[in-house]
Amino acid sequence: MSAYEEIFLTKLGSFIDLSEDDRVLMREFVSQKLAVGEGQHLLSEGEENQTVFFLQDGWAIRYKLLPDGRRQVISFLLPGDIFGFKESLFDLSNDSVQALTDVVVHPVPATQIAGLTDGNPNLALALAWARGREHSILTEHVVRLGRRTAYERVAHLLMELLHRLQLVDLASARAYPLPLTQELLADTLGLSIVHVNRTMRKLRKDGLISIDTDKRMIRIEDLQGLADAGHYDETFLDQDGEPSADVRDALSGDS
Amino acid sequence: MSAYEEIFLTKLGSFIDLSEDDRVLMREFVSQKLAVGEGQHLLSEGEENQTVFFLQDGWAIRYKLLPDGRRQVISFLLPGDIFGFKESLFDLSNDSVQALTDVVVHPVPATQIAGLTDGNPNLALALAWARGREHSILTEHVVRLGRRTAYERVAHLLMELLHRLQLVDLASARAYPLPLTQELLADTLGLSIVHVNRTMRKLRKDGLISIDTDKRMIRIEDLQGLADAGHYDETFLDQDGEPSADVRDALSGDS
DNA sequence: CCGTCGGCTTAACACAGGTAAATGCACAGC
DNA sequence: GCTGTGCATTTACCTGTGTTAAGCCGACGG
Repeated sequence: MSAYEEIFLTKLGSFIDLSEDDRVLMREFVSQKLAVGEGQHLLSEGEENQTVFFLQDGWAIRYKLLPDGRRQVISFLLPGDIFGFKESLFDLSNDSVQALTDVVVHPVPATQIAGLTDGNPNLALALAWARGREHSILTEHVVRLGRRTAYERVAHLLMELLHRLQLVDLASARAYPLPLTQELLADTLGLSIVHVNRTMRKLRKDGLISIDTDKRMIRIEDLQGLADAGHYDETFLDQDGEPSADVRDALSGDS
Repeated sequence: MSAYEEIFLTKLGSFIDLSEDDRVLMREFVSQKLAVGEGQHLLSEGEENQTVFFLQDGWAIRYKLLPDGRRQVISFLLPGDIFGFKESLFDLSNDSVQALTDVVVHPVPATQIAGLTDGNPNLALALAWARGREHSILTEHVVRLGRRTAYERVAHLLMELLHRLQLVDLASARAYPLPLTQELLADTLGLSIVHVNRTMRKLRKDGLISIDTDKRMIRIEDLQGLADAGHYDETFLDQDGEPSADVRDALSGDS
Protein backbone atom coordinates (compact mmCIF):
# COMPACT_ATOMS: atom_id res chain seq x y z
CA MET A 1 0.00 0.00 0.00
CA SER A 2 2.79 2.35 0.84
CA ALA A 3 4.95 3.66 -1.96
CA TYR A 4 7.41 1.23 -0.50
CA GLU A 5 5.68 -1.72 -2.04
CA GLU A 6 5.64 -0.46 -5.54
CA ILE A 7 9.19 -0.49 -6.80
CA PHE A 8 8.72 -3.21 -9.31
CA LEU A 9 5.36 -1.78 -10.28
CA THR A 10 7.12 1.48 -10.97
CA LYS A 11 9.49 -0.31 -13.27
CA LEU A 12 6.86 -2.43 -14.90
CA GLY A 13 4.54 0.51 -15.29
CA SER A 14 7.04 2.26 -17.50
CA PHE A 15 6.83 -0.69 -19.80
CA ILE A 16 3.19 -1.72 -19.94
CA ASP A 17 -0.08 -0.18 -18.86
CA LEU A 18 -1.24 -1.71 -15.63
CA SER A 19 -4.82 -1.62 -14.50
CA GLU A 20 -5.62 -1.10 -10.85
CA ASP A 21 -6.63 -4.77 -10.76
CA ASP A 22 -3.23 -5.75 -12.05
CA ARG A 23 -1.59 -3.71 -9.37
CA VAL A 24 -3.63 -5.26 -6.63
CA LEU A 25 -2.83 -8.76 -7.86
CA MET A 26 0.82 -8.03 -8.10
CA ARG A 27 0.97 -6.57 -4.64
CA GLU A 28 -0.38 -9.83 -3.35
CA PHE A 29 2.24 -11.61 -5.31
CA VAL A 30 4.93 -9.90 -3.32
CA SER A 31 3.27 -9.99 0.05
CA GLN A 32 6.21 -11.71 1.72
CA LYS A 33 9.09 -9.60 2.92
CA LEU A 34 12.62 -10.52 3.90
CA ALA A 35 15.34 -8.22 5.17
CA VAL A 36 18.92 -9.19 4.48
CA GLY A 37 21.90 -7.42 5.95
CA GLU A 38 24.81 -5.96 4.03
CA GLY A 39 27.29 -8.65 3.08
CA GLN A 40 24.87 -11.52 3.57
CA HIS A 41 24.26 -14.06 0.87
CA LEU A 42 20.86 -14.53 -0.73
CA LEU A 43 21.99 -17.50 -2.78
CA SER A 44 25.18 -19.47 -2.54
CA GLU A 45 27.04 -21.47 -5.11
CA GLY A 46 25.85 -25.03 -5.37
CA GLU A 47 22.93 -24.38 -3.14
CA GLU A 48 19.55 -25.66 -4.17
CA ASN A 49 17.18 -22.86 -4.91
CA GLN A 50 13.42 -22.99 -5.16
CA THR A 51 12.73 -19.32 -4.72
CA VAL A 52 12.37 -16.34 -6.96
CA PHE A 53 13.25 -13.02 -5.38
CA PHE A 54 11.90 -9.58 -6.12
CA LEU A 55 14.46 -7.07 -5.00
CA GLN A 56 12.60 -4.30 -3.27
CA ASP A 57 15.38 -2.23 -1.80
CA GLY A 58 19.15 -2.15 -1.80
CA TRP A 59 21.90 -3.41 -4.10
CA ALA A 60 23.20 -6.93 -4.60
CA ILE A 61 25.63 -8.70 -6.90
CA ARG A 62 25.66 -12.01 -8.61
CA TYR A 63 29.21 -13.32 -8.84
CA LYS A 64 31.42 -16.33 -9.35
CA LEU A 65 34.76 -17.23 -7.87
CA LEU A 66 37.63 -19.01 -9.55
CA PRO A 67 39.38 -21.69 -7.52
CA ASP A 68 42.34 -19.38 -6.90
CA GLY A 69 40.15 -16.65 -5.51
CA ARG A 70 39.70 -14.37 -8.48
CA ARG A 71 36.18 -12.99 -8.46
CA GLN A 72 33.99 -11.94 -11.35
CA VAL A 73 30.82 -9.99 -10.80
CA ILE A 74 28.23 -11.25 -13.27
CA SER A 75 25.60 -8.62 -12.70
CA PHE A 76 24.32 -5.96 -10.38
CA LEU A 77 20.88 -6.45 -8.94
CA LEU A 78 19.05 -3.20 -8.33
CA PRO A 79 15.68 -2.43 -6.77
CA GLY A 80 12.94 -3.71 -9.04
CA ASP A 81 15.06 -6.54 -10.39
CA ILE A 82 13.97 -10.15 -10.21
CA PHE A 83 16.44 -12.96 -9.66
CA GLY A 84 16.73 -16.59 -8.68
CA PHE A 85 14.91 -17.32 -11.86
CA LYS A 86 16.81 -19.71 -13.95
CA GLU A 87 17.95 -21.56 -10.90
CA SER A 88 14.42 -21.94 -9.70
CA LEU A 89 13.70 -24.54 -12.33
CA PHE A 90 16.81 -26.61 -11.89
CA ASP A 91 18.89 -27.83 -9.08
CA LEU A 92 22.11 -25.93 -8.96
CA SER A 93 22.83 -22.29 -9.12
CA ASN A 94 26.49 -22.15 -9.81
CA ASP A 95 26.89 -18.56 -8.83
CA SER A 96 26.26 -16.63 -5.65
CA VAL A 97 24.19 -13.59 -4.84
CA GLN A 98 25.35 -11.26 -2.10
CA ALA A 99 23.82 -8.11 -0.66
CA LEU A 100 26.01 -5.05 -1.09
CA THR A 101 23.85 -2.96 1.19
CA ASP A 102 21.05 -3.80 3.53
CA VAL A 103 18.42 -5.28 1.31
CA VAL A 104 14.72 -6.07 1.29
CA VAL A 105 13.41 -8.81 -0.99
CA HIS A 106 10.08 -10.43 -1.68
CA PRO A 107 10.64 -14.16 -1.86
CA VAL A 108 8.19 -16.19 -3.95
CA PRO A 109 8.37 -20.00 -3.98
CA ALA A 110 9.18 -21.17 -7.50
CA THR A 111 6.43 -23.72 -7.31
CA GLN A 112 3.87 -20.96 -7.03
CA ILE A 113 5.02 -18.97 -10.00
CA ALA A 114 3.20 -20.93 -12.68
CA GLY A 115 -0.05 -20.91 -10.76
CA LEU A 116 0.16 -17.20 -10.18
CA THR A 117 0.93 -16.31 -13.76
CA ASP A 118 -1.92 -18.39 -15.08
CA GLY A 119 -4.51 -15.95 -13.87
CA ASN A 120 -2.50 -12.88 -14.65
CA PRO A 121 -1.09 -12.42 -18.14
CA ASN A 122 0.50 -9.15 -17.17
CA LEU A 123 2.47 -10.88 -14.48
CA ALA A 124 3.63 -13.48 -16.97
CA LEU A 125 4.56 -10.62 -19.23
CA ALA A 126 6.46 -8.98 -16.41
CA LEU A 127 8.49 -12.07 -15.76
CA ALA A 128 9.24 -12.63 -19.41
CA TRP A 129 10.26 -9.02 -19.69
CA ALA A 130 12.54 -9.26 -16.69
CA ARG A 131 14.28 -12.25 -18.20
CA GLY A 132 14.71 -10.58 -21.55
CA ARG A 133 16.13 -7.52 -19.89
CA GLU A 134 18.53 -9.52 -17.81
CA HIS A 135 19.68 -11.25 -20.94
CA SER A 136 20.26 -7.93 -22.70
CA ILE A 137 22.23 -6.59 -19.81
CA LEU A 138 24.35 -9.70 -19.61
CA THR A 139 25.00 -9.50 -23.32
CA GLU A 140 26.19 -5.93 -23.01
CA HIS A 141 28.40 -6.99 -20.15
CA VAL A 142 30.05 -9.55 -22.41
CA VAL A 143 30.73 -6.92 -25.04
CA ARG A 144 32.04 -4.55 -22.40
CA LEU A 145 34.47 -7.12 -21.07
CA GLY A 146 35.52 -8.48 -24.41
CA ARG A 147 35.88 -5.46 -26.61
CA ARG A 148 36.09 -2.27 -24.64
CA THR A 149 39.06 -0.50 -23.06
CA ALA A 150 39.20 0.23 -19.34
CA TYR A 151 38.11 3.82 -19.88
CA GLU A 152 35.21 2.74 -22.04
CA ARG A 153 34.22 0.01 -19.61
CA VAL A 154 33.92 2.32 -16.65
CA ALA A 155 32.08 4.96 -18.65
CA HIS A 156 29.71 2.39 -20.07
CA LEU A 157 28.90 0.81 -16.73
CA LEU A 158 28.26 4.17 -15.09
CA MET A 159 25.82 5.04 -17.84
CA GLU A 160 24.07 1.72 -17.55
CA LEU A 161 23.63 2.15 -13.82
CA LEU A 162 22.29 5.67 -14.31
CA HIS A 163 19.61 4.48 -16.67
CA ARG A 164 18.67 1.42 -14.71
CA LEU A 165 18.28 3.48 -11.56
CA GLN A 166 16.32 6.18 -13.32
CA LEU A 167 13.80 3.57 -14.34
CA VAL A 168 12.94 3.03 -10.69
CA ASP A 169 13.23 6.67 -9.67
CA LEU A 170 16.44 6.13 -7.75
CA ALA A 171 18.52 8.45 -9.88
CA SER A 172 18.02 12.06 -10.77
CA ALA A 173 18.81 13.33 -14.25
CA ARG A 174 22.52 13.04 -13.62
CA ALA A 175 23.29 11.72 -10.16
CA TYR A 176 22.80 8.57 -8.15
CA PRO A 177 24.03 6.73 -5.08
CA LEU A 178 26.90 4.37 -5.84
CA PRO A 179 27.51 2.00 -2.95
CA LEU A 180 30.46 0.30 -4.64
CA THR A 181 34.08 0.04 -3.67
CA GLN A 182 36.68 0.30 -6.36
CA GLU A 183 37.48 -3.34 -5.73
CA LEU A 184 33.92 -4.22 -6.69
CA LEU A 185 34.16 -2.15 -9.84
CA ALA A 186 37.41 -3.91 -10.65
CA ASP A 187 35.85 -7.34 -10.21
CA THR A 188 32.94 -6.27 -12.37
CA LEU A 189 34.95 -4.79 -15.19
CA GLY A 190 37.76 -7.31 -15.32
CA LEU A 191 40.34 -4.77 -14.16
CA SER A 192 42.69 -4.31 -11.23
CA ILE A 193 41.81 -2.01 -8.36
CA VAL A 194 44.68 0.27 -9.19
CA HIS A 195 43.62 0.64 -12.77
CA VAL A 196 40.03 1.38 -11.80
CA ASN A 197 41.38 4.13 -9.62
CA ARG A 198 43.53 5.53 -12.42
CA THR A 199 40.61 5.38 -14.82
CA MET A 200 38.16 7.11 -12.54
CA ARG A 201 40.70 9.79 -11.81
CA LYS A 202 40.91 10.39 -15.53
CA LEU A 203 37.14 10.48 -15.90
CA ARG A 204 37.09 13.13 -13.20
CA LYS A 205 39.94 15.07 -14.76
CA ASP A 206 38.16 14.95 -18.09
CA GLY A 207 35.14 16.54 -16.47
CA LEU A 208 32.82 13.63 -17.17
CA ILE A 209 31.97 12.66 -13.61
CA SER A 210 32.41 13.78 -10.03
CA ILE A 211 32.20 11.82 -6.85
CA ASP A 212 30.56 13.39 -3.83
CA THR A 213 32.91 13.73 -0.87
CA ASP A 214 30.77 11.52 1.30
CA LYS A 215 31.58 8.97 -1.37
CA ARG A 216 28.30 7.34 -1.90
CA MET A 217 27.01 9.63 -4.65
CA ILE A 218 28.17 9.98 -8.22
CA ARG A 219 27.26 12.83 -10.50
CA ILE A 220 27.56 12.72 -14.25
CA GLU A 221 28.94 16.08 -15.26
CA ASP A 222 28.75 15.49 -18.98
CA LEU A 223 26.08 13.02 -20.00
CA GLN A 224 26.82 13.04 -23.69
CA GLY A 225 30.53 12.95 -23.05
CA LEU A 226 30.30 9.91 -20.79
CA ALA A 227 27.96 8.12 -23.16
CA ASP A 228 30.35 8.78 -26.05
CA ALA A 229 33.35 7.71 -24.00
CA GLY A 230 31.69 4.37 -23.33
CA HIS A 231 30.16 3.97 -26.79
CA TYR A 232 27.02 3.66 -24.81
CA ASP A 233 23.95 2.68 -26.77
CA GLU A 234 21.00 3.10 -24.51
CA THR A 235 18.60 1.25 -26.74
CA PHE A 236 19.73 -2.06 -25.28
CA LEU A 237 17.77 -1.19 -22.17
CA ASP A 238 14.81 0.32 -23.91
CA GLN A 239 12.68 -2.66 -24.61
CA ASP A 240 9.60 -0.74 -23.81
CA GLY A 241 6.64 -0.22 -26.01
CA GLU A 242 3.73 -2.62 -26.07
CA PRO A 243 4.39 -6.14 -27.21
CA SER A 244 2.28 -7.14 -30.15
CA ALA A 245 -1.26 -8.39 -29.60
CA ASP A 246 -0.07 -11.76 -30.86
CA VAL A 247 2.42 -12.04 -28.09
CA ARG A 248 -0.10 -11.07 -25.47
CA ASP A 249 -2.47 -13.71 -26.72
CA ALA A 250 0.28 -16.28 -26.69
CA LEU A 251 1.17 -15.45 -23.13
CA SER A 252 -2.37 -15.52 -21.91
CA GLY A 253 -2.58 -19.08 -23.12
CA ASP A 254 -5.16 -18.58 -25.86
CA SER A 255 -3.60 -20.34 -28.78
CA MET B 1 11.81 -39.93 -38.52
CA SER B 2 15.35 -40.16 -39.69
CA ALA B 3 18.08 -39.74 -37.12
CA TYR B 4 18.38 -36.36 -38.73
CA GLU B 5 15.33 -35.07 -36.92
CA GLU B 6 16.41 -35.99 -33.49
CA ILE B 7 19.28 -33.75 -32.57
CA PHE B 8 17.44 -31.80 -29.96
CA LEU B 9 15.76 -34.94 -28.74
CA THR B 10 19.19 -36.44 -28.28
CA LYS B 11 20.16 -33.49 -26.17
CA LEU B 12 16.94 -33.35 -24.25
CA GLY B 13 16.94 -37.08 -23.73
CA SER B 14 20.16 -36.88 -21.81
CA PHE B 15 18.39 -34.60 -19.40
CA ILE B 16 14.91 -36.00 -18.93
CA ASP B 17 13.17 -39.22 -19.75
CA LEU B 18 11.03 -38.85 -22.83
CA SER B 19 8.18 -41.15 -23.65
CA GLU B 20 7.55 -42.17 -27.23
CA ASP B 21 4.51 -39.87 -27.12
CA ASP B 22 6.71 -36.98 -26.11
CA ARG B 23 9.03 -37.70 -28.98
CA VAL B 24 6.22 -37.77 -31.49
CA LEU B 25 4.83 -34.48 -30.24
CA MET B 26 8.18 -32.82 -30.35
CA ARG B 27 8.89 -34.00 -33.85
CA GLU B 28 5.72 -32.27 -34.93
CA PHE B 29 6.85 -29.21 -33.15
CA VAL B 30 9.85 -28.98 -35.42
CA SER B 31 8.20 -30.04 -38.63
CA GLN B 32 9.33 -26.93 -40.49
CA LYS B 33 12.80 -26.88 -41.99
CA LEU B 34 14.91 -24.04 -43.25
CA ALA B 35 18.36 -24.25 -44.82
CA VAL B 36 20.65 -21.26 -44.41
CA GLY B 37 23.96 -20.90 -46.18
CA GLU B 38 27.31 -20.22 -44.57
CA GLY B 39 27.74 -16.57 -43.76
CA GLN B 40 24.02 -15.79 -43.95
CA HIS B 41 22.22 -14.04 -41.13
CA LEU B 42 19.40 -15.68 -39.24
CA LEU B 43 18.66 -12.58 -37.21
CA SER B 44 19.95 -9.08 -37.66
CA GLU B 45 20.43 -6.27 -35.23
CA GLY B 46 17.37 -4.13 -34.80
CA GLU B 47 15.24 -6.52 -36.75
CA GLU B 48 11.90 -7.54 -35.40
CA ASN B 49 11.78 -11.19 -34.53
CA GLN B 50 8.77 -13.36 -33.94
CA THR B 51 10.39 -16.72 -34.44
CA VAL B 52 12.11 -19.24 -32.25
CA PHE B 53 14.70 -21.40 -33.99
CA PHE B 54 15.80 -24.91 -33.24
CA LEU B 55 19.24 -25.38 -34.64
CA GLN B 56 19.32 -28.79 -36.28
CA ASP B 57 22.65 -28.77 -38.05
CA GLY B 58 25.67 -26.50 -38.38
CA TRP B 59 27.27 -23.78 -36.28
CA ALA B 60 26.19 -20.18 -35.81
CA ILE B 61 27.24 -17.23 -33.68
CA ARG B 62 25.40 -14.53 -31.88
CA TYR B 63 27.43 -11.32 -31.92
CA LYS B 64 27.37 -7.57 -31.52
CA LEU B 65 29.32 -4.85 -33.27
CA LEU B 66 30.64 -1.64 -31.78
CA PRO B 67 30.19 1.49 -33.87
CA ASP B 68 33.87 1.45 -34.80
CA GLY B 69 33.69 -2.09 -36.09
CA ARG B 70 35.00 -4.10 -33.16
CA ARG B 71 33.07 -7.33 -32.92
CA GLN B 72 32.24 -9.42 -29.88
CA VAL B 73 30.87 -12.92 -30.20
CA ILE B 74 28.27 -13.42 -27.50
CA SER B 75 27.75 -17.12 -27.90
CA PHE B 76 28.15 -20.09 -30.15
CA LEU B 77 25.02 -21.83 -31.29
CA LEU B 78 25.50 -25.55 -31.82
CA PRO B 79 23.18 -28.26 -33.10
CA GLY B 80 20.44 -28.84 -30.57
CA ASP B 81 20.51 -25.26 -29.35
CA ILE B 82 17.44 -23.06 -29.34
CA PHE B 83 17.61 -19.34 -30.03
CA GLY B 84 15.56 -16.31 -30.91
CA PHE B 85 13.96 -16.75 -27.59
CA LYS B 86 14.15 -13.64 -25.58
CA GLU B 87 13.67 -11.54 -28.65
CA SER B 88 10.58 -13.42 -29.57
CA LEU B 89 8.64 -11.75 -26.80
CA PHE B 90 9.80 -8.23 -27.40
CA ASP B 91 10.47 -6.01 -30.31
CA LEU B 92 14.16 -5.60 -30.83
CA SER B 93 16.93 -8.07 -30.85
CA ASN B 94 19.97 -5.94 -30.47
CA ASP B 95 22.38 -8.58 -31.60
CA SER B 96 22.78 -10.58 -34.77
CA VAL B 97 22.93 -14.30 -35.48
CA GLN B 98 25.03 -15.51 -38.36
CA ALA B 99 25.62 -18.99 -39.76
CA LEU B 100 29.25 -20.06 -39.59
CA THR B 101 28.63 -23.11 -41.74
CA ASP B 102 25.69 -24.22 -43.80
CA VAL B 103 22.91 -24.57 -41.32
CA VAL B 104 19.52 -26.19 -40.95
CA VAL B 105 17.01 -24.76 -38.50
CA HIS B 106 13.46 -25.48 -37.48
CA PRO B 107 11.63 -22.17 -37.23
CA VAL B 108 8.65 -21.97 -34.89
CA PRO B 109 6.48 -18.85 -34.76
CA ALA B 110 6.71 -17.33 -31.31
CA THR B 111 2.96 -16.97 -31.17
CA GLN B 112 2.57 -20.73 -31.30
CA ILE B 113 4.95 -21.51 -28.50
CA ALA B 114 2.57 -20.98 -25.63
CA GLY B 115 -0.15 -23.05 -27.24
CA LEU B 116 2.20 -25.88 -27.95
CA THR B 117 3.69 -26.00 -24.50
CA ASP B 118 0.29 -26.04 -22.85
CA GLY B 119 -0.37 -29.59 -23.91
CA ASN B 120 3.16 -30.78 -23.41
CA PRO B 121 4.84 -30.19 -20.07
CA ASN B 122 8.02 -31.83 -21.27
CA LEU B 123 8.29 -29.35 -24.06
CA ALA B 124 7.83 -26.52 -21.60
CA LEU B 125 10.51 -28.13 -19.53
CA ALA B 126 12.77 -28.36 -22.54
CA LEU B 127 12.41 -24.68 -23.29
CA ALA B 128 12.99 -23.69 -19.69
CA TRP B 129 16.01 -25.94 -19.59
CA ALA B 130 17.41 -24.43 -22.79
CA ARG B 131 17.10 -20.97 -21.35
CA GLY B 132 18.75 -21.93 -18.10
CA ARG B 133 21.57 -23.55 -19.95
CA GLU B 134 22.08 -20.57 -22.17
CA HIS B 135 22.20 -18.40 -19.09
CA SER B 136 24.83 -20.63 -17.50
CA ILE B 137 26.96 -20.59 -20.59
CA LEU B 138 26.71 -16.83 -20.89
CA THR B 139 27.66 -16.48 -17.25
CA GLU B 140 30.76 -18.59 -17.76
CA HIS B 141 31.60 -16.49 -20.77
CA VAL B 142 31.55 -13.39 -18.59
CA VAL B 143 33.91 -14.99 -16.10
CA ARG B 144 36.16 -16.13 -18.90
CA LEU B 145 36.39 -12.64 -20.36
CA GLY B 146 36.67 -10.82 -17.08
CA ARG B 147 38.99 -12.95 -15.01
CA ARG B 148 40.93 -15.40 -17.07
CA THR B 149 44.19 -15.02 -18.96
CA ALA B 150 44.43 -15.63 -22.69
CA TYR B 151 45.81 -19.12 -22.16
CA GLU B 152 43.05 -19.96 -19.72
CA ARG B 153 40.40 -18.49 -21.99
CA VAL B 154 41.30 -20.59 -24.97
CA ALA B 155 41.65 -23.75 -22.90
CA HIS B 156 38.33 -23.12 -21.20
CA LEU B 157 36.45 -22.46 -24.42
CA LEU B 158 37.85 -25.56 -26.09
CA MET B 159 36.69 -27.66 -23.15
CA GLU B 160 33.25 -26.11 -23.22
CA LEU B 161 32.85 -26.83 -26.91
CA LEU B 162 33.99 -30.41 -26.40
CA HIS B 163 31.37 -31.02 -23.77
CA ARG B 164 28.58 -29.26 -25.57
CA LEU B 165 29.24 -31.21 -28.73
CA GLN B 166 29.50 -34.49 -26.87
CA LEU B 167 26.01 -33.92 -25.58
CA VAL B 168 24.68 -34.13 -29.13
CA ASP B 169 27.04 -36.87 -30.25
CA LEU B 170 29.08 -34.56 -32.42
CA ALA B 171 32.32 -35.07 -30.56
CA SER B 172 34.21 -38.19 -29.70
CA ALA B 173 35.90 -38.60 -26.35
CA ARG B 174 38.61 -36.14 -27.27
CA ALA B 175 38.11 -34.74 -30.76
CA TYR B 176 35.62 -32.60 -32.64
CA PRO B 177 35.23 -30.48 -35.77
CA LEU B 178 36.11 -26.86 -35.20
CA PRO B 179 34.89 -24.69 -38.07
CA LEU B 180 36.32 -21.50 -36.59
CA THR B 181 38.92 -19.10 -37.85
CA GLN B 182 41.38 -17.64 -35.38
CA GLU B 183 39.75 -14.29 -36.00
CA LEU B 184 36.49 -15.73 -34.72
CA LEU B 185 38.20 -17.11 -31.65
CA ALA B 186 39.77 -13.72 -31.09
CA ASP B 187 36.42 -11.96 -31.29
CA THR B 188 34.95 -14.51 -28.92
CA LEU B 189 37.68 -14.37 -26.32
CA GLY B 190 38.37 -10.66 -26.37
CA LEU B 191 41.86 -11.14 -27.81
CA SER B 192 43.73 -10.15 -30.95
CA ILE B 193 44.19 -12.62 -33.78
CA VAL B 194 47.91 -12.64 -33.27
CA HIS B 195 47.62 -13.48 -29.62
CA VAL B 196 45.15 -16.26 -30.28
CA ASN B 197 47.71 -17.70 -32.65
CA ARG B 198 50.50 -17.42 -30.07
CA THR B 199 48.30 -18.99 -27.43
CA MET B 200 47.23 -21.92 -29.54
CA ARG B 201 50.80 -22.53 -30.56
CA LYS B 202 51.64 -22.75 -26.89
CA LEU B 203 48.77 -25.12 -26.20
CA ARG B 204 50.11 -27.33 -28.95
CA LYS B 205 53.66 -27.07 -27.70
CA ASP B 206 52.46 -27.97 -24.22
CA GLY B 207 50.93 -31.12 -25.64
CA LEU B 208 47.38 -30.21 -24.67
CA ILE B 209 45.81 -30.08 -28.11
CA SER B 210 46.55 -30.82 -31.74
CA ILE B 211 44.91 -29.53 -34.85
CA ASP B 212 44.34 -31.86 -37.73
CA THR B 213 46.12 -30.77 -40.88
CA ASP B 214 42.93 -30.37 -42.79
CA LYS B 215 42.26 -27.81 -40.12
CA ARG B 216 38.71 -28.47 -39.29
CA MET B 217 39.31 -30.99 -36.51
CA ILE B 218 40.73 -30.44 -33.08
CA ARG B 219 41.95 -33.19 -30.80
CA ILE B 220 42.43 -32.78 -27.09
CA GLU B 221 45.64 -34.59 -26.29
CA ASP B 222 45.47 -34.09 -22.56
CA LEU B 223 41.95 -33.75 -21.26
CA GLN B 224 42.84 -33.19 -17.65
CA GLY B 225 45.67 -30.89 -18.61
CA LEU B 226 43.46 -28.70 -20.75
CA ALA B 227 40.72 -28.61 -18.13
CA ASP B 228 43.24 -27.59 -15.49
CA ALA B 229 44.78 -24.98 -17.75
CA GLY B 230 41.39 -23.37 -18.19
CA HIS B 231 40.23 -23.86 -14.61
CA TYR B 232 37.39 -25.60 -16.30
CA ASP B 233 34.54 -26.64 -14.06
CA GLU B 234 32.27 -28.86 -16.06
CA THR B 235 29.46 -28.76 -13.58
CA PHE B 236 28.22 -25.50 -15.03
CA LEU B 237 26.90 -27.47 -17.97
CA ASP B 238 25.63 -30.41 -16.02
CA GLN B 239 22.24 -29.31 -15.03
CA ASP B 240 20.87 -32.70 -15.64
CA GLY B 241 19.05 -34.89 -13.23
CA GLU B 242 15.33 -34.76 -12.83
CA PRO B 243 13.82 -31.54 -11.64
CA SER B 244 11.78 -31.95 -8.49
CA ALA B 245 8.18 -33.11 -8.72
CA ASP B 246 7.19 -29.66 -7.49
CA VAL B 247 8.75 -28.03 -10.48
CA ARG B 248 7.14 -30.42 -12.90
CA ASP B 249 3.76 -29.71 -11.36
CA ALA B 250 4.35 -26.01 -11.57
CA LEU B 251 5.24 -26.23 -15.23
CA SER B 252 2.30 -28.36 -16.11
CA GLY B 253 0.07 -25.66 -14.76
CA ASP B 254 -1.39 -27.52 -11.80
CA SER B 255 -0.93 -25.14 -8.99
C1' DC C 1 49.27 -21.04 -65.14
C1' DC C 2 49.15 -17.04 -62.73
C1' DG C 3 47.16 -13.67 -59.55
C1' DT C 4 44.52 -12.84 -55.80
C1' DC C 5 42.60 -13.63 -51.47
C1' DG C 6 41.67 -15.55 -46.94
C1' DG C 7 43.68 -17.46 -43.27
C1' DC C 8 47.84 -18.91 -40.50
C1' DT C 9 52.32 -17.80 -38.69
C1' DT C 10 56.15 -15.15 -37.03
C1' DA C 11 58.92 -11.18 -35.54
C1' DA C 12 59.73 -6.54 -33.61
C1' DC C 13 58.02 -3.19 -31.03
C1' DA C 14 54.62 -0.45 -28.14
C1' DC C 15 51.50 0.23 -24.57
C1' DA C 16 47.44 -0.72 -21.61
C1' DG C 17 46.89 -2.51 -17.69
C1' DG C 18 48.79 -5.54 -13.78
C1' DT C 19 51.63 -5.96 -9.43
C1' DA C 20 53.74 -4.45 -5.28
C1' DA C 21 54.17 -1.41 -1.80
C1' DA C 22 53.56 2.72 0.85
C1' DT C 23 50.63 6.65 2.53
C1' DG C 24 46.65 8.77 4.34
C1' DC C 25 42.17 9.08 5.97
C1' DA C 26 37.84 7.83 8.26
C1' DC C 27 35.83 5.28 11.48
C1' DA C 28 35.08 1.54 15.17
C1' DG C 29 36.47 -0.57 19.33
C1' DC C 30 38.63 -0.11 23.59
C1' DG D 1 43.62 9.00 22.87
C1' DC D 2 45.40 4.77 20.70
C1' DT D 3 45.11 1.13 17.54
C1' DG D 4 43.35 -1.61 13.88
C1' DT D 5 40.83 -2.14 9.71
C1' DG D 6 39.02 -0.95 5.21
C1' DC D 7 39.28 1.77 1.40
C1' DA D 8 41.15 5.35 -1.82
C1' DT D 9 45.22 6.98 -3.76
C1' DT D 10 49.73 7.23 -5.79
C1' DT D 11 54.40 5.87 -7.37
C1' DA D 12 57.50 2.72 -9.57
C1' DC D 13 58.07 -0.98 -12.18
C1' DC D 14 56.85 -5.02 -15.02
C1' DT D 15 54.41 -8.02 -18.38
C1' DG D 16 50.65 -9.76 -21.08
C1' DT D 17 48.63 -8.61 -24.88
C1' DG D 18 47.94 -5.36 -28.86
C1' DT D 19 49.82 -3.41 -33.23
C1' DT D 20 52.11 -3.42 -37.39
C1' DA D 21 54.03 -5.64 -40.92
C1' DA D 22 55.69 -9.23 -43.57
C1' DG D 23 55.90 -13.96 -45.43
C1' DC D 24 53.67 -18.28 -46.43
C1' DC D 25 50.37 -21.53 -48.06
C1' DG D 26 46.36 -23.43 -50.26
C1' DA D 27 42.02 -22.52 -52.72
C1' DC D 28 39.89 -20.47 -56.36
C1' DG D 29 38.81 -17.91 -60.69
C1' DG D 30 39.99 -16.38 -65.14
